[in-house]
Amino acid sequence: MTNIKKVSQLAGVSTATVSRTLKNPDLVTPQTREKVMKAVKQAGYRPNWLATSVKTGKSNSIVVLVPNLVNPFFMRIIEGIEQAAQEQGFSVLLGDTQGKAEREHEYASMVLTNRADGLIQLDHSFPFSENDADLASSIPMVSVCERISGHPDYPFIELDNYAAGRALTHHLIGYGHQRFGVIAGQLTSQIHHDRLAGIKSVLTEEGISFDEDMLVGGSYRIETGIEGVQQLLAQKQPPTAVFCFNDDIALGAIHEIKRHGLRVPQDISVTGFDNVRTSAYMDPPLTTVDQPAYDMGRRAVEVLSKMISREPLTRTREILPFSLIERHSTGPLGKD
Amino acid sequence: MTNIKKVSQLAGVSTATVSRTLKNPDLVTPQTREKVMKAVKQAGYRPNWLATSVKTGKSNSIVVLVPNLVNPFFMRIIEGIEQAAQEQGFSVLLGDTQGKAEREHEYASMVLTNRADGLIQLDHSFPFSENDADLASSIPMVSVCERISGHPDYPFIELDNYAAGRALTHHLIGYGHQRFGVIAGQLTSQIHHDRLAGIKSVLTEEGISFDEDMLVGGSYRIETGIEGVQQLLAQKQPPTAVFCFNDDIALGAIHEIKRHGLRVPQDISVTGFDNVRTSAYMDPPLTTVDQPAYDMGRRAVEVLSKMISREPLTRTREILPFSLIERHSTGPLGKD
DNA sequence: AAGTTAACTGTAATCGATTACATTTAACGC
DNA sequence: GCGTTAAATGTAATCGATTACAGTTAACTT
Repeated sequence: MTNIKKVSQLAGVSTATVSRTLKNPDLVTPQTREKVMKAVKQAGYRPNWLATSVKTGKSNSIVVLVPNLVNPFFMRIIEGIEQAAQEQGFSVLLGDTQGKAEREHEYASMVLTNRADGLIQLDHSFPFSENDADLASSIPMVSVCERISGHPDYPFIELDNYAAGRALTHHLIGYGHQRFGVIAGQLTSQIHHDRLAGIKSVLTEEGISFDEDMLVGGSYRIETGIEGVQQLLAQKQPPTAVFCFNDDIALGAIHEIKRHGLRVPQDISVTGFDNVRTSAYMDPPLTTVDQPAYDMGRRAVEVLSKMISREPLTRTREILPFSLIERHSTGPLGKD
Repeated sequence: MTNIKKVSQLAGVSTATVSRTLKNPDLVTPQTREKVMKAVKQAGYRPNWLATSVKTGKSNSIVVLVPNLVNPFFMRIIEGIEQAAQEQGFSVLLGDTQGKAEREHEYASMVLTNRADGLIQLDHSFPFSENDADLASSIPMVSVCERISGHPDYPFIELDNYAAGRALTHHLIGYGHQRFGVIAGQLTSQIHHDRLAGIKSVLTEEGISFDEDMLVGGSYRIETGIEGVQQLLAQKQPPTAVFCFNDDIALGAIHEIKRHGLRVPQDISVTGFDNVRTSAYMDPPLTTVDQPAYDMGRRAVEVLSKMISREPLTRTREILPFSLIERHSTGPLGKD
């Protein structure tokens, strides 16, 4: 269509001058600048981004691998990513992996084909496969909310899940609870281990035992909360307080507890994780751990951006602070 | 790094042969094919996507303009878009507009600079500005869930909002309701007009009057539901049934109604719109209109894909069917 | 006024592919 | 065995920019 050549002819200058006028106006005299700009306007010229990119070797795009788009927590992170990326001149390619390694792999290879300059991983199942183990070190990538065990050089942004587990436990013990249940998401993930370890550490300190039967779950879905409660209530000694490892699980759990004719928190206390925007409007409003999702996204882009431009990183791992949001899904037992 | 030239040297053939082997294997003999593939593997060669794109003039990307990422309904649409795009070989660029015209404009211009081949609009504030009025016709774009008034040639995928409004109204009238309130989202949008017109048409048919004071709202947020209920309850004759124009508003509305010590649905019935995944687990479970969000996303890509490849469209406007999901946030008045 | 230098602009190579066209090789018919 | 045709491969132009290098012009020095 309208390419730089056409504009250069219209302005009566060389293509080099047009390019300079647009990218580095100081290099041309005001007169030619004006001439060129007039031609640009007249032709409705816009530089072809593909051509620029192929020449510079930078696509100025980053790809985000996310297991599930319909999760407000992830989306909040992505808002942060999007905003920061925009500010730094990157565009964001969406990679909905649906938790499938094959798709992760496909999206990750975008970096190898110059379609993207770097990658942000919100999923946790990297390395994608055995023979890609070297990928992690060769392409710019950052993991958010999940560090990758066995990949020591791989930067990540995450929460202090261990401390959050401890805080939640202290909170519930403060209400006098002694029997705890856990409904977890992905059991193989690092955050799961950290949170559970945090919980157990406090229980040990307080001399409270934790039966492994009290740990159920398997995915971060509402249905997991429902099934989890069913399993926990089927125990001989059901828990009086249940840790849910995200707010969706908590929503399902509370729903199912109420369906059993029990009350939250008078019969069972429930905690969530993430503090999604609906959690304050649940019935009862959910006690949960707030993660600074938006900032996590922003930080990830900042780190990734540095990796892409090969600037040295001051630190490759960042643990962000959480805050415990105490609402009304937790409380002392039995108190009407 | 490893470009096609290096591979061609390694294999002892020309770059043309390498290109053909990868793109059109039938054009080379099995022997050379083997030679080339071996060199490709050995060099770890992957074609530079930017170079391919600049040559073919196709970026194989589409950009999606979405006003708000933390909205499960939009995200469900985007899941459909992502899935269909992937199948058709497109990648999805995320354009979080935050409802700002300036950002919409910026993202839309990606199509003009060959960064994307087409655009899917989930927002409704197109045309972006006066002098871009011609944009709509010159670049491939599709609107989902909102048709653009005054742009007759602009394809869209949407719901039969008018009929949905009617269905909801019949449902509530069936429970004996006579005084209705509406908490709407964006008041200037076309879907708002359609839904409202549907509601009013039934009311007129049934001889029920609708006071414009009963229409409140302004945005698709939980807080709108809260404020909306406050305004409606402040009326001399508060409504006994409230239409909320999305599920988030309904969540806020129910929360606020309960906070006033009133019960849903015994004192006030509430309906939502969209059927987001949490709506079944609200307390009470929400009566709402299911939109086939995933399919809407898929259809949008199919239409856009045809526009991009300049195939003729069989029809430019598509009205998808809804279904009324009757749950427990609606019911007869007073019945305990 | 001639020489030196700086500022500006143009020419052409380049990025990494694809592909029209030219050339070589093989296959086949008679 | 030679001509015709088809198949395979190579050469080089091309996509639309950017930029090293060269060339031109202007400005300044003495």
